[in-house]
Amino acid sequence: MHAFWSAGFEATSMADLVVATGSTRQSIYGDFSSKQGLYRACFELYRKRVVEPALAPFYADATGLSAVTAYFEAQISLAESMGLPGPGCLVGNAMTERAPIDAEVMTLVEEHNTRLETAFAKALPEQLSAERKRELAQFLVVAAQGLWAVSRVTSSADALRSRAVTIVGLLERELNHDA
Amino acid sequence: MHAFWSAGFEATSMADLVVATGSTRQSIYGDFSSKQGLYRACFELYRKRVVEPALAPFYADATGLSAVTAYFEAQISLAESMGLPGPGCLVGNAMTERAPIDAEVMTLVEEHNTRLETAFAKALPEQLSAERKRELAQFLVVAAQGLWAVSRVTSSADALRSRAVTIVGLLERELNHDA
DNA sequence: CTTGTTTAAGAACGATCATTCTGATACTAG
DNA sequence: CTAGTATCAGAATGATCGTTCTTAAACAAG
Repeated sequence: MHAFWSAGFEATSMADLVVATGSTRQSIYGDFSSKQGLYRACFELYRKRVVEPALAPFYADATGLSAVTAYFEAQISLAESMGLPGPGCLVGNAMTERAPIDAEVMTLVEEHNTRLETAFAKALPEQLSAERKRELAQFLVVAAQGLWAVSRVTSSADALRSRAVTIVGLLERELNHDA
Repeated sequence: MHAFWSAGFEATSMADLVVATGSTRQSIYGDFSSKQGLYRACFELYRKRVVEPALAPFYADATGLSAVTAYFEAQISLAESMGLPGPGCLVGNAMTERAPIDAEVMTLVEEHNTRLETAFAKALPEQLSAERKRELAQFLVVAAQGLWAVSRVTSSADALRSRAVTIVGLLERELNHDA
């Protein structure tokens, strides 16, 4: 998963994957049928191991914008711990590299984006219209993907944090105005 | 350029490039030395042909936020005319695919992001502090890159337009508050 | 110990890749 | 017309890719 995450699908060879997994070609093909199959399995694993934990707070009660802040901070410090400029988000990378040529990955990415949007929407105040909540949640999805993209060419975690603060700050001002 | 733009570096073969350019292998190697060289030349061409025209309005006098709106609209309708889900932004794609393994591309991407940031800053009101202008311009860079990333898995131009409207709307509210 | 089955390691295969080489054709100069 | 140069399509090259095959070691059951 980490190999695909940092280098992408094309730039990761089966030889790399054998080394990275500590497994054998035979076992990999036995379990996943193909490189594509392994990639998709890694995609699912990423959702379970990285995305879901980051989204869990949104499903707790009455979170508010602090959950959004926490999400950004969690992902940024994860990137920091993996070394910047970093691997970004596996899903974001897939969006650029794999989705256009692998329909199943495209579907997985869409599901991910919907799930992310739903989570973000939960952090927004109840009194907003469903329509407005959707717009703002979609905005956060775009902002998040932009941030992971930028994280691939940024060496300072604080630079990313500053951008995250701006994003949440803009949202906060919007919500204060409505209130 | 279009071949690299839509499919990326790895997934575009020299055979594809010979067809796409209508040239010959010999000429390509003569003029650009390598696939990398051609890619970098395409990167520069993209900046000149696609990015610069989109940024020109920012360098006209007294533009304001309408220049930001125009920028998003120009890029979205370009994506629409090329077919959605589309190729996104060549620079954005490079950020994910090439920059981490080609230092020169990394430099070119950084230059591009700086240039984009500078342009956005020009559209912001003079009375803002330089610091605040920088933050907001950097935010717009992130938002733009996020939008192009999402455009690779989005089939509706209006979905992109709605997100662009939200982005500019948030910025507008911020500026009104400061005023 | 003997069989049969699963695992390990890596050789082999066919395809494709970027890059270079080969001749033949087209063109320019005088 | 002739000689020299540039341009052409495509074959050759060597490397690497994903995938499969071969062979032998490890292990289980009886």
